[in-house]
Amino acid sequence: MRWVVPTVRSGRYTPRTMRTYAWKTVDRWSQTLIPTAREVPAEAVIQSHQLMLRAGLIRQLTAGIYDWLPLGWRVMHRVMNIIRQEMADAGAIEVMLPAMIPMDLMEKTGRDVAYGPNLFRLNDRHGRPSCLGPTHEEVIVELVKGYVSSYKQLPLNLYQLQAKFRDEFRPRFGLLRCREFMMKDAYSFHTTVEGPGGLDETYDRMYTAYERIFDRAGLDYTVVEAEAGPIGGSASHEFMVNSEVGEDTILKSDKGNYAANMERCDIGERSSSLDGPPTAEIEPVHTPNLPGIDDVAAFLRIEPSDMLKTLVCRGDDGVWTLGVVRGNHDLNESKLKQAAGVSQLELADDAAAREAGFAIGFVSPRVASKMDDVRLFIDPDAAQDRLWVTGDDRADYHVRHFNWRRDTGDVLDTDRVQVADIRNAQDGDPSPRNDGGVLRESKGIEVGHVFKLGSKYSDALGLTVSDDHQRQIPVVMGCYGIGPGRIVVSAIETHADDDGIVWPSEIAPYDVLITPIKWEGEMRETATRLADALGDAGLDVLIDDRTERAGVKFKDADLIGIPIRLTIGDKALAQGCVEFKRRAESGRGELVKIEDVVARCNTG
RNA sequence: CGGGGCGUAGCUCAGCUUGGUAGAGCGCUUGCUUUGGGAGCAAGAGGUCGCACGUUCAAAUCGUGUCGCCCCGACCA
Repeated sequence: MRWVVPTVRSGRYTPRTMRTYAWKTVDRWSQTLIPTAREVPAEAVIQSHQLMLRAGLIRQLTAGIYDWLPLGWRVMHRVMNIIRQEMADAGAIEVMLPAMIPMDLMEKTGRDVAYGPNLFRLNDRHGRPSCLGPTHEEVIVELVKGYVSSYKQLPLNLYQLQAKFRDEFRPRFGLLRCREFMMKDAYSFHTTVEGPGGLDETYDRMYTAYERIFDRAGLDYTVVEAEAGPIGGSASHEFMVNSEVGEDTILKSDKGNYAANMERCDIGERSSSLDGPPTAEIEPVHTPNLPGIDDVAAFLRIEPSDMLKTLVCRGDDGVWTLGVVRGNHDLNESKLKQAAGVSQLELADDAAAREAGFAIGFVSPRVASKMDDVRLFIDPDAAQDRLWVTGDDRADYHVRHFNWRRDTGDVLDTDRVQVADIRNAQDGDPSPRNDGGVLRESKGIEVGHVFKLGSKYSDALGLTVSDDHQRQIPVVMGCYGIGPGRIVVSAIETHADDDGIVWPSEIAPYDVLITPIKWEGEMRETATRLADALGDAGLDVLIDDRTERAGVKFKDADLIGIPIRLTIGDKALAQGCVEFKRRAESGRGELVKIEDVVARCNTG
C-alpha cells in the first residue's frame, strides 16, 4: 500500500467502551486528592498547562519534571489503555525495558555523541557510566539479538510504554517539552521491506492504528510527511495536532492533498533563469557593522527579498558546497545535502571557511567562478533575471546590481552549478503536487511519529538472522513513537472553554460526576445507590461528597470537565428524578427518572 | 549557550526606590448565620522574606556571590 494523501482529520465522538481499570470505580471526592485552584499559577503560560495545574492533574516538582496526581493519572491510564488496545490490534506485543542503559551500548551506535548533553548521564558506585534512556533502540536490538536468529521468527513488533528521559536544555510549556515523560515506543523487525511480513506492511498497520488512537482521544490532527531517513520515499510520517501552541511548523496545500513538516516540505515548480542582460553596473557599497541580512537591507533601504544569501557548507566528500537563497528565505541543509548527493553535509565552520578564502558574512555567488573546488546550488527564487544585492567577497562590503550571467560567467554552464529546491518552504509557496495548490503554514504538536529505520541499528549492533539458505541477512527495522502526555495536553488545548476542561469521553478521568447538593439524607442515599449502579454498568464514577456549597461544586465540576454531571437535589428528587447535564453542552440540563439514569449515561 | 524577568504564607501578589519588630486577597482551622453557580460575620493558625557572605547599632530592603524557576532566541525530537 502507498501513502497517499495525508489527510486532515477531526475527532469524532466515540462512546466509551472500557473502564479505566479492570475493576469497578466509584470514588469519593473527599477520599481522593483533587486540589483545584481558583487562581492561575504564575509559571503556566499556555491554556492546557494552566488548566492541568488548576484542575489538579499534575504538579511540578522541578523544571520539566512533574507529579501525576490522581485525576491526571486516570487520564493517562485511559490514554495508555487506548494505545495498548490498538497496539494489540496491530499485532504489537508489550515489553518493559530498563530506564538505565549502560553507556557502552549507546557508544556502539554513536548515539552517546548524537544525543550529547540531552542524555542524562550517571555513574554507578564502580564508576561505570550509564544513562537514562531517551529511547530504546539499542536495548531492544540487544534483546532481539539474544533470542532471534532465524528469519522464521520474524516479523516481530515489540513495544514499551514507560518513562523516558531527555535532559532538555530548556523544558517548557508544562508537559509539552519536559525532561521525564511517558512514551510509547514500538520497534519492528523484518527481513524485507516489501511483501508479506515486510517493513512496509507493519508500517501501514501502525499508521492505521495511530489514526485510531488519535481519533479515539478526540484530537484534531494532521498527518504530515517527515524527514525521509535512510530508506527514502514516504518513510516517515508525523501526527501533528493542529494547535497554535505547537512547536512544529507544518505546511499544508490549500488543495488538501499534501502536508509536510517544514524541514521536509518540497516546493512546487518555479520558473527560473540566469540569463537576463544586466541593466546597471555592478557597484560596491560599504556596509560595516551590519551583522544580518535585515540590517543590510534596512541600511540600503531595500527588502531582504532583494538580496542573495550565500551559505557555505561542506559535504563529507570535503567539497565546499554553496547554497544561494533569497534574503528572506532559509537554507534547508538536508535538501542541499540531497542536491549535492553527499551523505553528510553541514554549515562550514567559520574559521575553516575563512581560511579557505570565503569572506564569511559577505560571500557572493561569484566565488564559484573564482574557485575551482566549489559547487554552487541556487534556489529557483534566487535564480532570477534581475539585479540583486549580495556580498562583495570582502569584509564590510556588499554589491548592488549583481547580474547572474555577467557577474558569474561561464561557470553557470558547468556541472558545478545547479538550480535546485534547497530552501525551507514557507507560507504562499506552490504545492509540490504542482496542481495550483498553495502551501499554508500552521503550527502542530507532534504526538506521534512512524519511521522506517532500515538497518542502521541492527547493523551497528550486529543483529542478523539466517535465511533459508543459511546466509546471514540484515534485519530491517521500523520504529513508532507516541507521547501520551502530549495527547493529554493536546486534548485539553482543543477541548476547553472559559470554565475549564471538556474531556473527550474516551479519555475523561471519570465518565460520570455525581453532585449531591447536600451530602445527607435522601440525596446522599440516591447518590450512593446511583453511583453503585453506574459502576456496575461499567462506568467510572466520582461522587462529590464534600460539604461545600453547591456553587463551589459546580465550578469545580466545570473545571475538571467530566463528561456527564448528575445533580441530585430536593426538587428533582421529589419527582423521582435527578438532573442530567453534559459538560460539553450549555444550558440547564434535563430531568431524568432515577430508574432511567444508567441507560441514559450509557447511551450518551 | 545569548538576552530578559522573578524568588516574601499552600496559591496570586504588595512591601524594597528612601534599612527600623513582615502585609493583603484566596485557601486552611473554629464558631454563628447562610445554602442550586466560587456566601457573610467573628476569632485563629501559618513565613529561617531561596541560600551564603558582606556593609550597618539594625537588612525582605543595600553590595557581592550562589542556587532555583519562568519567558524570548539558538538548539533538538
